Amino acid sequence: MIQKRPKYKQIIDAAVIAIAENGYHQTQVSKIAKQAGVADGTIYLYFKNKDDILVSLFQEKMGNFIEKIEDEIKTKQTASEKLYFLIEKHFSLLAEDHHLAIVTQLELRQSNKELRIRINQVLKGYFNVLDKILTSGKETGEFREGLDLRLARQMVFGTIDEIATTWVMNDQKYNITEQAMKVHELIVYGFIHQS
Amino acid sequence: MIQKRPKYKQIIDAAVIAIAENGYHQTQVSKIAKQAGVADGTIYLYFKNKDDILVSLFQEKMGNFIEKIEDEIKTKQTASEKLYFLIEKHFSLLAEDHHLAIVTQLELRQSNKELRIRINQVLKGYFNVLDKILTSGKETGEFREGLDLRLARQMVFGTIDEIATTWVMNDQKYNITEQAMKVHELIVYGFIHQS
Amino acid sequence: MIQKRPKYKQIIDAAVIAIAENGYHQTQVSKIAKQAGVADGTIYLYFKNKDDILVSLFQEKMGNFIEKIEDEIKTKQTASEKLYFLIEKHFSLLAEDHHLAIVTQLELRQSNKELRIRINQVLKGYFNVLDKILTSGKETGEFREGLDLRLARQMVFGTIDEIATTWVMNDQKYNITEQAMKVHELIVYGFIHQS
Amino acid sequence: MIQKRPKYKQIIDAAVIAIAENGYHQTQVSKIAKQAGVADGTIYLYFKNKDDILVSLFQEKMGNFIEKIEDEIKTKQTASEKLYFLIEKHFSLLAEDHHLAIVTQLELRQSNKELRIRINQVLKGYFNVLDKILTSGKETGEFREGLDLRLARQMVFGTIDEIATTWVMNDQKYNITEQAMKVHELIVYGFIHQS
DNA sequence: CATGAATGAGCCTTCATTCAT
DNA sequence: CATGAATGAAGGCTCATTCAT
Repeated sequence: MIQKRPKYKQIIDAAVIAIAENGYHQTQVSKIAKQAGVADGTIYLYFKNKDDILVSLFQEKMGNFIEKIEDEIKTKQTASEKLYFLIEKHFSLLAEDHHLAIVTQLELRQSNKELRIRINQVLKGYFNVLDKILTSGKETGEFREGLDLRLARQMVFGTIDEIATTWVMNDQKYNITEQAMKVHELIVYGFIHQS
Repeated sequence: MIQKRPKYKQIIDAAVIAIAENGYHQTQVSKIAKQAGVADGTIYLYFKNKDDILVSLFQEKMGNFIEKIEDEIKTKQTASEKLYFLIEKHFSLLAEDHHLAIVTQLELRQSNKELRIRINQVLKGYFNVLDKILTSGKETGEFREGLDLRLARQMVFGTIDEIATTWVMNDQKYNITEQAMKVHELIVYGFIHQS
Repeated sequence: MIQKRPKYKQIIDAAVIAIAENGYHQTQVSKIAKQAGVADGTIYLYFKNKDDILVSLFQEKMGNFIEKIEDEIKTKQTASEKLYFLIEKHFSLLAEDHHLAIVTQLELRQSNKELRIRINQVLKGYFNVLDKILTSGKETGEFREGLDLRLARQMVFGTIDEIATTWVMNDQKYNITEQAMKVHELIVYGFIHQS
Repeated sequence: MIQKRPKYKQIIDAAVIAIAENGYHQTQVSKIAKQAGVADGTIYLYFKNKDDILVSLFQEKMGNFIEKIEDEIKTKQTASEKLYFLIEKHFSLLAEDHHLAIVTQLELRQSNKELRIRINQVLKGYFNVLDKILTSGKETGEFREGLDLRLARQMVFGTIDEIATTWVMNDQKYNITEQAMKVHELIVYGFIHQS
């Protein structure tokens, strides 16, 4: 099959590398173009502006991830298993793409309010998956009835995100995927339960 | 008593307001100067550069907060109480200063790697407080023995931070301080325990 | 034939005029751009920075002059004739370009050490021509054997330069080219010889 | 005797050092003040502005030199002797004050037109001395009758100046005072005469 | 006379974006 | 579709100078 919009992906991938290696504000559009092997102007045939590259990149990578997760998660039985699976896959995604991890955890944050709104649009898909897991957990009785959906969702995402960011800031020195089990345990059982 | 470094605090406070209202990158140094009622050049008598204002602001505000917390927390008996106190005070801090909340949760993130390292220096104080609480909880048996200090700390901070950020992005429409109890419960008991 | 690097020369010529009329420090880059009929940013496609314009200008104008002189001087027989030719042409160069004279004799001096080193690189070509003339004069016996090459070269250049500078500072009121004969005589015969 | 205007000289001397070591444009007024051990504002009690320091410095140092020369030169008999004495003393002045040499030969040139006019005022004294020597030489028959006073004066000054500048730019590596004899010879006898 | 904190005018340079080819 | 030369807006920072003490 012929690649759809080959230059689009080419530019996205170039942007991930360039931004990860130089930082968003230090990455000129011309640098991305060079890395992608296209002319500066070509970028603007595929993206509205520089910010759009950053968002599109996130949409592409994180969107794909969410879709995949949503599919695969159906094979898991319990809400707890689903949650573990999500955590593990999220960490794996970052661990497998060194550059993406930097862009996602550090560079993406350097965006203005407008950008962050579009980024949150993408995250909505992630939050939906989480909500489904939590709701199903409540329905089956795995999770307690009174569990506040919004707070729980924010706890899960906030925890995963913070752990990932710290890991990236420590130059990804340790194996983050290995921690999925303990993180899952911490979220589900809190500080008290003896596991 | 004569105010210590009145211009310094004057500029910090002006910066909080200006940056909260316009965004960091949209806030020219001259705008901060105007808001502070000083000349542009005066800024540079107290701060190395524009970025330094942002970090100093955080050092000043968050540093003070951490010191105060550290003191007050000693009056609390159990680790659980201490943790609740921290969460409640953190939310209160943001709820009480509309502008600071925006700067802390949104604008501060738009900083490059170097800045973030200095910000993390400040957060170390926060993390130390958290570690002390967690350790004391483990010692008294309130928290389980196997609790991973680092992960637990990251969970607490990640959760608080994410909840605060979402609240700010929703224009601080609801009362965040009220949620302290439920957040505390969620962290300590996880998804399962019936409280 | 298509002009080679038309914008480059365009900017150089604009810079000569603008700097001559306003002085180097009073000539903003935007002023040069306007004079050249290009955008400010275009300057930086051809020059590293403002200082680079000044040096490049000198390289271009003086470099061309030296090359031309080197060629034409070969047609002259004696060292004395060659020397006269050089002096006369040097004065002519300045007399024919009012603006260039100002820039060369006055504005170019307002440069820092780094710049002056690059300027001296260009002058090396000039000094080489001088050295060749002096050496040939010594070989043919026109000039005395004991003549110190370095000092003689510095005397010739220093004399020409000082006379040119004074002429420029006096608003180029008199005809400098006419003086070539007497200057040549002074240099070759000194204060004593009756010519 | 109580020093007259001790701070004035203090600042002048500080300026010579600071400017020699950092370059004129890199020497902030505050740097001169610090070097002089006075407050920034004090500078302006003695000098109109920054440029005025540079000119005053030159007036002080070169003015003194010219006065001294004018006196001492009277003891010399012939015009040639007088000229030699001048050259030798000029070189000595620079050789004896490393910093002054840099300021005089390099930094002083980085001045705008207005400054240079005031500098030339000081040099008029120098030129007068030269003119007297040359005129007397012509009267006694030492120098040829047709000698153009203005050109001869410019040749002497241009030669000395160029030799001094080159010496400074070469980091004053060799002994310049030693060259006085050969320079004198070159000026008086030109390229031809066998000395 | 002396201080030094405060002033504020001024400009080089970058770089996202455009558009003629 | 693709190019890349040209554009031009925009602002952080310096530092000579002032003046209240």
